[in-house]
Amino acid sequence: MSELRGSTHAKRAAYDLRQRIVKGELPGGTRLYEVALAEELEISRTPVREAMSRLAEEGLLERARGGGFVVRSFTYGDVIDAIELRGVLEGTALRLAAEAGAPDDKIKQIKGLIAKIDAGFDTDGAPPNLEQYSGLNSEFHDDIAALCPSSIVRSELERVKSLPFASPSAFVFRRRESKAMEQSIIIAQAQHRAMVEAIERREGARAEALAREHARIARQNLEQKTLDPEELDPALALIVD
Amino acid sequence: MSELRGSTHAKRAAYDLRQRIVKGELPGGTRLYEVALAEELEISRTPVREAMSRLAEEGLLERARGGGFVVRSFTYGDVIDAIELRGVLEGTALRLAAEAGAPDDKIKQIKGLIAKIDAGFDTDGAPPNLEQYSGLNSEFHDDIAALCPSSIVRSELERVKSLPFASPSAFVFRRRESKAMEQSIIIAQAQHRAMVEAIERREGARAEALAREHARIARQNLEQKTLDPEELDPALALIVD
DNA sequence: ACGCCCGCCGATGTATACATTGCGATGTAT
DNA sequence: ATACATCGCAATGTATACATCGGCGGGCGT
Repeated sequence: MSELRGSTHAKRAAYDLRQRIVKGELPGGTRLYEVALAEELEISRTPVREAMSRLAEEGLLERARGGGFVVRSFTYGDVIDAIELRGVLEGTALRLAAEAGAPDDKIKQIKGLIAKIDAGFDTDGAPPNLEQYSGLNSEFHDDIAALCPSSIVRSELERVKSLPFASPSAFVFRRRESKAMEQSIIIAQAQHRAMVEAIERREGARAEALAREHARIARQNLEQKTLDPEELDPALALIVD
Repeated sequence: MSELRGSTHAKRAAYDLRQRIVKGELPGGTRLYEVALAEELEISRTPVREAMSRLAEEGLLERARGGGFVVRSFTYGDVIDAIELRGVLEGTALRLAAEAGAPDDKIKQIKGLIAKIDAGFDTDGAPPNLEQYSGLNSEFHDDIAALCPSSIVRSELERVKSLPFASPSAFVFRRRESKAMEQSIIIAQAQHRAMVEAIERREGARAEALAREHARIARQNLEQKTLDPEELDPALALIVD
C-alpha cells in the first residue's frame, strides 16, 4: 500500500483513493473494480469496499446501478455551482448566528484571527506567506461557521466544503507577484471584518449577503486562473469538462 | 428477514433499518451492533455493514469513533432547522432556475399540476383527499427543483428532503375538519403559483424569497401540531428531544 | 486498601471461499 | 442475415473463519 496514514487498511485505502481522485489520476466516470483495487493495494476486497463506501459518503464516489462505484464527475459548471452553494450555506449559517446572537468571547477571538491575517501582510516588502494565509483563512471560515446555532446547517456546510474545489481556500493565488492577488486579499479581509460586524450587530440579512458575495471571490479567482495557463490549480485536476 | 423489498440482503436490511429508525423503534443515539443485527435479520454481517453504510450516506446513521454506527439524534430544533434549510436550498434552486430561464413546456406542465391540485379541492362539500394532496404537493416540489440548472444544488436539496421530517409534505394536516388546514392550503397554492410566475418572469430574488416563506408553512403546521396532542405526526417518531 | 498488570471477551477489521447475477459472445435455426 | 437461446465469464453479493484491538475485571503484589 502506498500510504501510511490511518490505522486500518480501510482508512489507508480511502486516503489513497481520495488522493488519486483529487489528483485526477482517477478521472470522473471511472468505474472502480474491487478486485483490481484490492490487488493493487495488496489488501482484500473487504477493506476496499469499506473505503469506497466512505468516499461515497463524502460525495467523491457514486454507487453505480447494479452495484459497484464510479468516480463522480465534476464539470467546470459544477465547480462554479459548488462555490455558489458554499456561499449560500455560509450565508445561512451567518444569518442564523446573527439572529441567535454570538458570545462576545468568540467574536473577540475571531477578530484576533483577522488581525493575525493582517499581520501576515504587514511585512513591508517581504513577500507574504500565502500558505499561511490559506491556513488562517480556512480557520476563519471554520470559526464563523461554528457560530451557527444549527448543527444541521453546520454539517451540510461542512459537507460542501469537503469538496476540494469548494473549500474557502481552494483558489487563493499562488503567484505572489500578482497585483490582483493583493487586491483580492484586501477585499476579502474587508468582507471578513464586515461579516463579523454584522453578526455582532445581529444584522442577519447583511451577514448573509456578505457571505454570498465573499464566496464570489473564489469564483473570480477561479475564472482568472482558468485564463492563465501557468496557474493550473491542483484542485481542478478532477474536473472532467 | 422481515421485509421483501429489494433484491439483495443488503438492500432489504437497509430498508428494514430505515423503517425502524423513522418509526422511532431505534431511538437516536442507539449503537448498532453488527452481530446482533445479523442474527436478528438472519443474514451475515457483510450485508448488515453494507446496509449501515448506505444509511450513513443518507444521514440517518453516524460512524462512531472506534468503528461501528450510531443512530443519528435529531432534536426538535433540528427539525425546525432542517425545514429552514430546505427552504434555503429550494430558494437557491428556484433562483438559479429563474436566472437561467426555464423552458415553456416545463412551466406549462407545472401549471397543469397546480390546477390539478386545485381540482382536488373543488369538491364542494365532499372532503378533500389529503393523501392525494400530499402526493401532488411532493410532485410539485420535485418538478420545480428539476428546473434548477445546477445538479450540485439539486442533489443537496434532494439529500435534505430525504430526511423524513424535512420533506415538503411531512407536516400536511391530517384532520380534514381543520379550518386551519383549509387556509394553509389556500396560502400554499398561492405561493406555488407565485413561485412559478417568478421563475417565468426571471425574478430570481422573488422566487428565492417565496420558497423560503413557503417552507415556513411546514414549520407553522409543525408548531401547531405539537400543541395538539391528538396530532402526533409519525414523521416525528425519531425525534429525541 | 490501593494500584498495576495481565488476560479474557466482545466488538470490529480482514481474508477468502463460494453464490449469484447480469451481460456479452457464440452458436444455431429460420 | 437476423433473431434468439445458451453458455460462460467477470463482476458484485454473501457467509464465515480468523485477526486484531480495546476495554474491563480480576488477581496479585505492595
